[in-house]
Amino acid sequence: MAMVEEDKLERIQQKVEQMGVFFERSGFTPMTGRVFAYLLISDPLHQDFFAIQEFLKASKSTVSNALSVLTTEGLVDYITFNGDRRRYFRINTAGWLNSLKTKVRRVTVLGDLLQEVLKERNQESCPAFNNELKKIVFFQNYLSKGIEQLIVEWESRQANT
Amino acid sequence: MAMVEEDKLERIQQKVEQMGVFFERSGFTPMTGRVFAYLLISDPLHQDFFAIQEFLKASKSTVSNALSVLTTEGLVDYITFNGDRRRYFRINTAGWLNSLKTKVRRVTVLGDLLQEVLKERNQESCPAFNNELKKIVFFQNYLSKGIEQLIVEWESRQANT
DNA sequence: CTTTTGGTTCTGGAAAAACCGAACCAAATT
DNA sequence: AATTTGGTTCGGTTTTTCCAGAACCAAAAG
Repeated sequence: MAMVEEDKLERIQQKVEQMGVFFERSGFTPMTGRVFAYLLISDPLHQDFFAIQEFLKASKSTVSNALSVLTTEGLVDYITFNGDRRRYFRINTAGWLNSLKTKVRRVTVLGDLLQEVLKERNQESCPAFNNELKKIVFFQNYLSKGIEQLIVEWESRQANT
Repeated sequence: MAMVEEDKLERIQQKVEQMGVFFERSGFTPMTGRVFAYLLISDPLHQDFFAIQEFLKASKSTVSNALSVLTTEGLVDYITFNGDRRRYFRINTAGWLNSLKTKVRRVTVLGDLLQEVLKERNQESCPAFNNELKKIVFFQNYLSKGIEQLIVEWESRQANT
């Protein structure tokens, strides 16, 4: 019955908005976030340019740009079909996983910066704070090593299944 | 010799800028990022309002706002001295650690959203992708549980030293 | 070789974010 | 009680971000 289908569309739209703001908060533009969210929930999951544009009611240029950043980040790729010129864009789960990993590894960057700060700071002038700082650096290192280890374990577990 | 001191100032300024963009990229405004960076490297590490303003060459309002977001986020607090009306702002290492933890825990939010997506998706129509999605949800959960565990261990290790 | 299709790139404008200066305020000082 | 000090809050300006529309382009179709 049509009623149910409309409900579903509405639910999906809401979810796309909701997930959209999540991705927005992690660094994408609103539209890029929504495109990613839509590809995540759309059925089938490969959607052509026009379908995306239609669903999000956005301009061609905006959709094009969104797709281009998503593909260059490796989060999205596309497939094609024989005798059909269109590209069908879809989530690239492997690439997404990769980007998650590198994002998590960003923890180490801060650690490196703080190391440099410690090198710069006058060691004698304020030992108490320097120790606090060292503690944080240590925590950073501890975390990043631990996370790295988690990832390694997960990958090896994936490998033999 | 003055030469050396000037070099040092310049190095510190550079470092503040550099760390500033790091903090900016993790959600703060440029100035807020720089204030945090400056408090991290300044010596002594408690600095009054005017010193911060002077170093960053920013307006009072901007510095005030930056300090207010940093303090409400718990990253910065201030101390006072007898017979001195000024507040001396400084990094709150404990609070910073806390905010790092909650940030790391944000990983789970995405997991929850994806769970909902999975619930919404037609299970029959594309099992292969749904499995990929499940894999990512699983990875998320795996990571967040693992990180949580790392933090717990770290805390217990801190407790008995 | 002209037209259509499936996009991409290049403006320009609207909206939002970041910052500044001035007005303001409470507590301390004169 | 008037002034100074140490900030905070308010309004406006600049800068940046985001998006739309049009021009553009290459490949395919007619």
